[in-house]
Amino acid sequence: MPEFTPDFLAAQLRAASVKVTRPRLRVLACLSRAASALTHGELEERLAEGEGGGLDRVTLYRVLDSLLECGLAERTLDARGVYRFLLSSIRAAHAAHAHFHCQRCGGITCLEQMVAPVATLPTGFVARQVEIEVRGLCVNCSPVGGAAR
Amino acid sequence: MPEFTPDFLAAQLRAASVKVTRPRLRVLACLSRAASALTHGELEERLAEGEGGGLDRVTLYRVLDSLLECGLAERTLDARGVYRFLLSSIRAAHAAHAHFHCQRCGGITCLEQMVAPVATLPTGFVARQVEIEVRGLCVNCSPVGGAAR
DNA sequence: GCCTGATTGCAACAGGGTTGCATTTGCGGC
DNA sequence: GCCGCAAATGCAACCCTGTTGCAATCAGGC
Repeated sequence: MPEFTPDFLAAQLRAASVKVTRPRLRVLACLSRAASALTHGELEERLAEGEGGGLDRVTLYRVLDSLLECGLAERTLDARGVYRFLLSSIRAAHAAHAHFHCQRCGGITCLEQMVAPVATLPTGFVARQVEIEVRGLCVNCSPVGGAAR
Repeated sequence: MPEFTPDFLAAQLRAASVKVTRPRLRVLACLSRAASALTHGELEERLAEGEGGGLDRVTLYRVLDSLLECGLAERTLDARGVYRFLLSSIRAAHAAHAHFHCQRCGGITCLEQMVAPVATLPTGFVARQVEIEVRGLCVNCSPVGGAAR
């Protein structure tokens, strides 16, 4: 896990040939502090609370676009069809294994022991990610597991 | 594969304790003819072309809701975050293998040869579905594959 | 310190999906 | 076959997520 000092973040931006701007630093810092992938809305909220005040909606989208484009961040869809953003360095640690999506509470659990198989694709197709999603009920929500209802 | 005559479809609705209405029959028929999961927009188009004329946008959403609720249909998210609807009976045939989600056009392609592994879960967890999603660009959207741009 | 292209902020828009409400319709009971 | 009522339909209006156009501002190479 790298150090997420402002200087480190600025260096990351420079290394990615992207201009170092205050909004980008703030978004990076926010993402680096997040425990999990955040939606645009969640980021907007957190930025509004932090010092420096709110960030324009559209600017936030474009900052995120630039982070995606330079490879520092990635996005996935959550169960509602909303994009969630996270740092590539964090995501990398989750790429190899499967995830359990609880259909009741929406929680996500890592299944480290379930590893993604190699994709076998028809010619012309290009794979970027392979994701195994197991859906069902987690410990807390299954009648077997514990606190049902 | 069951017979998709109007009578059969009506019987399915009755069996699911749902009123038999013209919109529901038309939507069911359309879904039963579809080769793959359709978006709301695609369904709307097809219904507008068929005899009986267009169906109200909202009505279509509510018809789909009722089909979801009674278990006749299911929905999944495509790579763009748009819902795609399909008959449960058809979906069952796709449960075992992986699917390719094109990140550009949202299209879904079956990867029959990629089979879902058995889920190994922590105790207390209950699995209902295991889904392997390969994301990337399909033949039509990848620069390698064909009609790029 | 200056210049220029990239970035920001604002306004307006687009698509997918939902809600409220009046009207119509399926269908069980008579 | 007719009646009544809950369920379903259609229309209008709305919300949320994400995008586009454009003028003003700023980063950073010179």
